[in-house]
Amino acid sequence: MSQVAQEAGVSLATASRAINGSANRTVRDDLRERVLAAAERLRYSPDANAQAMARGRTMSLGLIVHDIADPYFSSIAAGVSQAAARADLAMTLASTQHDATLEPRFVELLTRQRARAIVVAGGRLQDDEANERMRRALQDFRRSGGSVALVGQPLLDVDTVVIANASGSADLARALHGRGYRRFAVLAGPEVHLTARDRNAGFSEALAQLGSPVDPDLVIRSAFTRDGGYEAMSTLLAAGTDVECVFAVNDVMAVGAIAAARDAGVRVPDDVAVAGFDDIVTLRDITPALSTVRVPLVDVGVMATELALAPESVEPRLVHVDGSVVLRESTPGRT
Amino acid sequence: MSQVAQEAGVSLATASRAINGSANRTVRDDLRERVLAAAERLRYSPDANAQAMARGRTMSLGLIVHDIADPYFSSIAAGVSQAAARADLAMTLASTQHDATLEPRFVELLTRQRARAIVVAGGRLQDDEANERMRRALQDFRRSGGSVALVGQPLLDVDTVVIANASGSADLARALHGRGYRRFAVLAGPEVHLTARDRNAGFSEALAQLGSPVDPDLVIRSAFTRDGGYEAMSTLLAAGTDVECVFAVNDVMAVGAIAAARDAGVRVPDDVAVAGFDDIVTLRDITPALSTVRVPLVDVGVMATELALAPESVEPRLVHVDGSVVLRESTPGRT
DNA sequence: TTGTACGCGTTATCAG
DNA sequence: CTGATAACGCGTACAA
Repeated sequence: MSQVAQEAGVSLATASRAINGSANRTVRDDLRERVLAAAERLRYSPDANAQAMARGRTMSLGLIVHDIADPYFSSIAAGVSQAAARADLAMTLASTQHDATLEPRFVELLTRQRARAIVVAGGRLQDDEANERMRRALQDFRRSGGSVALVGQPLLDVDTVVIANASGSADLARALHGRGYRRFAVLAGPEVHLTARDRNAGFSEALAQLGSPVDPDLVIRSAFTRDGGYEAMSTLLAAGTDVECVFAVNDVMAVGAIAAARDAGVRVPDDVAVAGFDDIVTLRDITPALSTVRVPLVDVGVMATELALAPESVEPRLVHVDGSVVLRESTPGRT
Repeated sequence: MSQVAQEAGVSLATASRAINGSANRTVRDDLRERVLAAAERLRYSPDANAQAMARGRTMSLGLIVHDIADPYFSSIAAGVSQAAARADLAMTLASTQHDATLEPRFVELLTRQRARAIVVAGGRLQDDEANERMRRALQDFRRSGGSVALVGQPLLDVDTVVIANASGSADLARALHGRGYRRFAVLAGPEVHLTARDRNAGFSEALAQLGSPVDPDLVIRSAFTRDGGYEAMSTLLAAGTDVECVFAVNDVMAVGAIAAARDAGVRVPDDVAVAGFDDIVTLRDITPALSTVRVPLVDVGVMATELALAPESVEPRLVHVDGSVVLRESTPGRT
């Protein structure tokens, strides 16, 4: 930049003000033009790191997800990316590949980068030690001047977008009950996974209230993934129990479950109905069309980003996002 | 950091060397321990921006994609993320939302950030002006010390991972021909989209060589998206032509096409067969299972990253990645 | 092995 | 409105 100043015949200060503006200083038009022309000629590119240091704040935002290849997270990432761009922030993306110990590590990384804000997506686990480590890492980040928003369970004392997992699956349960289903099974995901747990609990409790409690033997645990769904469904079918409707705690698992049914020669929905959760866009065209609970994931990403970027508040804020039941062919009405 | 030095009773230089190592300087063990303890006590966190400035290089890598919510790109992003993490680099993700004018903008952003390297994913368009702008932006970035790798067509004078689109779809054409199909239609995507064009061309040329040329009227143009596939298939079906097999130039379009067929009361594959390209993981469980050309997208992301990070070469390097035909139920053998 | 002092590129303060 | 100069936090020649 000193070269630019020299080329334009002005001081560094003036060049700086001409190029990157300044609070209430202004530059005479002819000088500004000269500087800009010189910058263009020299292909000058301001150094964001130096600006960050001088200004004391960066223009970047961090996003931490479990797995960016998972459509759930990539949808949220799309929302975050969009909102970040609108706020003129670059997005640093960290994907933990489901390794929870990496989460606080990434928070530390973003702390070193002096990111403006961090958005953490992905449900918490029931692991007090891990949560505590994460809480501390986030607190250190905030102490260093950054702000934070979470998508998931409001456990870490920060602003959180809370998806109504329990009430969404309760709504789904009632809708399915309304279609005449009585004997349910649940592909419940991992015991320690709080999102999975909330969805399972909401579903089961609603059914219990309706007088059709889920047989505990028909609550199958497995991974929160497509393969987990496949495996759990296989287990269920192998047991040979007579089930009318299977609820998988997310769409990806539901898809795995449908695949398992097909491979076992069991027809969906004729022999067994299947429902999921999330309404993943990429999966809207599967056959049979999947009944599910729609969660506006892109909006969730946007909201989380806006929450993180909003002026600090003393009390952690909570934003609740409801899901809406979408019934499709995978759970036809029983006649 | 000066506080840490003071707390430990050493100079700034010693503190720096103790904390972040140094080329061939070493620090006495007891001093190092004192410094590290002081750093811990004061919750010291090195400022990556300041380090970047002092060292003259950052620890971050940029990735530019068209749409992070698209499984094609999120798979590549997963690979890039993984390779970047292995190289101890943070990943800055930019999603253009299909706005080509944003691409060079993001390159400029990453230039300002002084990113080590940039990976650009997403096929080029036939738009000389846009390509030229992008080429210039990338050259400026390289002149500023960064390296670049592209996924797509080798048009921008930089290292490129080239996906064998033409030969992959030619292989697919031959395989489908071998299964007895003769009357084909192609959902060809946008005319200016080079990836779409290569796939269409490879497919059509192979068929022509086999003596079953595709009727030009049955090459339908539409967007490179699910909705584009739906629309093109609807058009095709409305025309009422008798087609045995439809090739959509990507899986997402193929899924749209299958949906359109279903909505039109046309059965897949009984009435018409459908094939795609990419073998998107999330779509492996759709019904009927989709015949396609498998592209190892995660690996492509890894390779592009490694290419970008490899020592500079004068000549742009090209890495070719082949796809492999996967025939499934959507294109059964004709008896 | 340790400490001193300068430079990295920019903004902000303060004096002209 | 403009210019000189001191920060910002760190790495590293150079000197001790």
